[in-house]
Amino acid sequence: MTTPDSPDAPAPSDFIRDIVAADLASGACQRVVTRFPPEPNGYLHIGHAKSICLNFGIAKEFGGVCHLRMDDTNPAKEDVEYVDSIIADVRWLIADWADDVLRFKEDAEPFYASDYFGQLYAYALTLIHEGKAYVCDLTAEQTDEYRGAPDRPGRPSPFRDRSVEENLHLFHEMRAGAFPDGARTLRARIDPHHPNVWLRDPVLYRIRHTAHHHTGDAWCIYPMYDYAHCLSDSIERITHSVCTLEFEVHRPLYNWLLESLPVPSPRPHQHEFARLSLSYTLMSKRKLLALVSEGLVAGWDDPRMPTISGLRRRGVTAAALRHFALHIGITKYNGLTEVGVLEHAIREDLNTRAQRRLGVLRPLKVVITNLPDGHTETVPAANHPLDPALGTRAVPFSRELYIEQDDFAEVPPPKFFRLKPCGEVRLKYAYIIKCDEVVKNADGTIAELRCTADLDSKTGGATSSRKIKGTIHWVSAAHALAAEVRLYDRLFTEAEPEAEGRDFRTCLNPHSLEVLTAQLEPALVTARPEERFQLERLAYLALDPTSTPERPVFNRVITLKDTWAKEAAKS
RNA sequence: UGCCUUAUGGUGUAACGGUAGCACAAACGACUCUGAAUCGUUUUGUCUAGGUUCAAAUCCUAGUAAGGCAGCCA
Repeated sequence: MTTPDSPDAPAPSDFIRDIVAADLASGACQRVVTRFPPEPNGYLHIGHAKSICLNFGIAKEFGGVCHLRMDDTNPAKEDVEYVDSIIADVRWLIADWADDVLRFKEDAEPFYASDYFGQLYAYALTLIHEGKAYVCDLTAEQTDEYRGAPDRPGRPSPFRDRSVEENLHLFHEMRAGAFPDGARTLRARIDPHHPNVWLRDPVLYRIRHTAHHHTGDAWCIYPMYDYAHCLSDSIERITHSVCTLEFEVHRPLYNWLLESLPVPSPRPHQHEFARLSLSYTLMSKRKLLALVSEGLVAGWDDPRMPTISGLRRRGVTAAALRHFALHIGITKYNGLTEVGVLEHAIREDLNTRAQRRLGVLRPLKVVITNLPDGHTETVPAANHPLDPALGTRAVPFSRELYIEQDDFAEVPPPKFFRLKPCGEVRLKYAYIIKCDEVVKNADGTIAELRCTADLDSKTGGATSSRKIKGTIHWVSAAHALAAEVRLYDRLFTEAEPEAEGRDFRTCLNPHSLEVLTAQLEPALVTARPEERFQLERLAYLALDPTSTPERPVFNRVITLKDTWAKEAAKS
């Protein structure tokens, strides 16, 4: 690897970092503590990566820490499988960048909101004592009905004025398992008529006789997000609780709870930013789950998925993802980021990181007729044009070669400067060849090209400096390593797969995966999983985890930019 | 006829009352043993209408448009 991880550049300022800086300057907080609080009900995706980079980045830049916390208050949806994948993804993303500010509990476990159930229960008792919460017997449907709608005021629950004693008694009974699921709830007593629906006596606890992945059978009542989240933040002494825009209308509730309870001071504050939307990409956990469960992709880590595990398997590095996250900025504007920005970040990272190799995706046989049968030699090839210190390797060259089908045209289009009948082209690191004859099969397809080489034109040779417009890649047929290469492309054909009420299933890209057997230079046999390679003139490759020495499998991370394809498309 | 939020080139962002800048994309050119990379040049922008001010993308008012909010999900 050439220039390894250049240190991640400092993030440009944004409105949240401005708030943090101001709070530190004013003494509103001494040391910044942020948190990344995923619910373990799915795999993390690139939108989460934005949030991770923000929260860990703030902690790092301001000398604080960031907690990884499972926001696990709904046992019906959560699972340890997700907990494990989340931990792995976060560790991978921040490795060698912010692992020094990642805070776990003492036992190297993440924080869990469910660890606070006891304390949350005690806080609920306090609320009841102060007349700020009550047990409500309304069914879910009735609760909806009483709550009204955004443009329609609510009505008070008939149970809103129960005595403190009765509420205490009923809440104890709820906790003891005296009632079936859904029979009762604990609700905050705020204002049934409030213009913000989240303040119309929101539900704090519901009854669920369901085992929890982390607390087992200890509880049959579970706190709601709004109740658990602000108090978990407080318990962990979070200073800045950063979340996405849809929680904006919940902030008054977040504040109400913290101001209604005897929590330590200073208390945490919530700040919201716009979630990431990427063109040609679906981002919601539900939709990603649908892709997986309907078999539209091969799994959560399918290299076409925008999940962190999918991007990792595809061959995208953590540094590239971080660089992307840094570049897109943090605002309150709900925009659509072009996927090209991600692709640029990936190429920029791989360009410095990946050693160069030769390989042919769609082989076309070439015979060098002025070389004797069985002729074999090796030519030196640079491992990295940007870093000569990486040296060269010996690439076998022989009389029979493969070149790329796209690099020959019997009837060349305008501005085509690759190989054509009677035309010359340079074989990278080797000779200049001239195409003398096109041999065809019975069906008219091209069987092979017969060419002559200018034997003095090798690097350093007498005619090596001849100006030849085209240079193409090649591989020696006898020495080539046959390997499976998986060509990935965008999953959708529409920039906004769900625009105008469209079902995303109707715009799946049928060519999002193409598997072919490529002929690669033999040096690629020793490829290791953490390595990345550039197939010169084609693409960046990474070894797939399913690869074996007997059956090498490479994933195309991304193509090189292809100006010629654009030019060719014009005509 | 509710509440909250947002609006700067094609896209994403910066400018904190004083020169509208950056990145991606696009176009053109140089260089090139990768039609890559690199380098250079260029195109395109403050939602609308009023107001305050010597001066407004920025402050005020009104409008328009977009997003979010009516789970015992998070």
